[in-house]
Amino acid sequence: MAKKVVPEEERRRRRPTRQGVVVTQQLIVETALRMLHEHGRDGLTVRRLGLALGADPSTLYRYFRGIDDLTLAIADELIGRAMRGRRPTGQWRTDLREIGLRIHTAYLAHPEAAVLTASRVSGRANEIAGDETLLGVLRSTGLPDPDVVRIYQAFVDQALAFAALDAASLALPEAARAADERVWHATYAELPAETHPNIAALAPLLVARMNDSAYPTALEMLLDSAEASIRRARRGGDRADT
Amino acid sequence: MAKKVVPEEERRRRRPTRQGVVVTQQLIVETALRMLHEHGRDGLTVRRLGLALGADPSTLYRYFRGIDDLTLAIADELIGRAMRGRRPTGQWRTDLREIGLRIHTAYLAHPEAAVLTASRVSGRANEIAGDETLLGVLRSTGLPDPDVVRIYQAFVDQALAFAALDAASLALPEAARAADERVWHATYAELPAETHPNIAALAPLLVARMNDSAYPTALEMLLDSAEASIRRARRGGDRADT
DNA sequence: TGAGTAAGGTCAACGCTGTTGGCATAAGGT
DNA sequence: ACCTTATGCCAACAGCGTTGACCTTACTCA
Repeated sequence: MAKKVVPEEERRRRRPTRQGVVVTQQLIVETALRMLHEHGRDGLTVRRLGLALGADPSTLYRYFRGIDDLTLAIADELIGRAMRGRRPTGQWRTDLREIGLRIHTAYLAHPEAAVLTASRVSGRANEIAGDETLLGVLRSTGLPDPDVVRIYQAFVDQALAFAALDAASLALPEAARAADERVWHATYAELPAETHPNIAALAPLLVARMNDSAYPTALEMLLDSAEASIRRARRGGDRADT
Repeated sequence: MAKKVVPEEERRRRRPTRQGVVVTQQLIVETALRMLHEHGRDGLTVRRLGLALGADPSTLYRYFRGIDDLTLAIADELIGRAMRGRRPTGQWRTDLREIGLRIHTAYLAHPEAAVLTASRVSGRANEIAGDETLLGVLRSTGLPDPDVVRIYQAFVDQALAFAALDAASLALPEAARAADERVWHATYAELPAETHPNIAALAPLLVARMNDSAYPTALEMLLDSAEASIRRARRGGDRADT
């Protein structure tokens, strides 16, 4: 078997599989995303990937070191899709808001993949480009470097954290997702006011909001805070923080 | 095999296993937490759980419907540990801050378990009690119910989202965690200023902050926003939002 | 005190999984 | 046209969650 994976750029021989498919890293990643979509979070298996690809399962190991390596490639693909087609306005707040919402949207479009990848550092092209862009937007505000880094970190972690949390609910196996939702109607909505007065009083409102993400609100709050820091920096010169 | 799991309260016969262990749901949950700690996120297996418990693997199915049911029990245990020993001050902001940080801390103490459970709704005792407490704190501020629910949701989701994200990094298999960390030093810190000026300029600051959680900052921002809403509610009567 | 019941522990088996070593084949540089 | 070797394929391994049947023994009730 393969001692080493040949990098995509150095591949010369493109030998089709028995079923006539010419395999590439990109094709594997796209197939993996589709399988996660169709079969759920646990539905990405090497054997099924081979089947869907029209190749032997072990072929994967000619293109990735293993499942974890494939996972990092998927992570980078998600970031790439989030940033692709972006239209920067030059207004930092508008641009940051759009990036945050784009990340959230792109991840929720592939919830099973999002769960697998949100906490990973791929170090691949799309991730690096995204970070460079983000840091550029923040630096353009004139913030001192330590503040840029602080806000950058909060922004990225918040976007990824909410994306992962919201995706995790969507990505649950159907049985578990239905069970979790049933808890709201069967358990929370039925608690008696004597023992749980607060839940009982708010149950209808809680159930109604249940499926909405809190990310847009949290994002706006972060941008407010950033704006305050930027005002402070522009006014006070080298005063950095309170 | 068992057609149905007997609820813990109704258990009468406590028959020890061949190795003399008297099994309970609580014992299984504690053992599962310990195994996750010792063997990593993928280290909780039914067979290993049986071994650690001193019982046949299939014994689990006498106490839980399956791995997913056990997962929900673990989720509730984490919430219970987060809230246990809390000392309410009666000051809403202080109390909310403490609850948020306690959740974050309790989850990070068991990162592998946190990843499995952060997005689940257990509907069990500790979770319900925690929600009742939180809603009580928020209602004590005099906020109108819709604002209570809105802030409650943002607060809980943000706490769980950051807990899950931060836990996910800690819970990675050692090889993956080391690889992700190496990316920062080997990839980001080495990018040339010509192609990636922003990353190159900030690399030392980025690497230094790499291991710190952004949650405390985000939490304080959420509390700021809540405080503003409360002020507005107390002043304006029935004016709810901007 | 003794008998009957069924809770609960154990065993063996099923069809999955990721991964690997060895082998066959054909692509592409010369 | 040849030769090298990249690349696809096959078979096998250990370990996974789960299940059905079986057996043992704690508890109930007379």
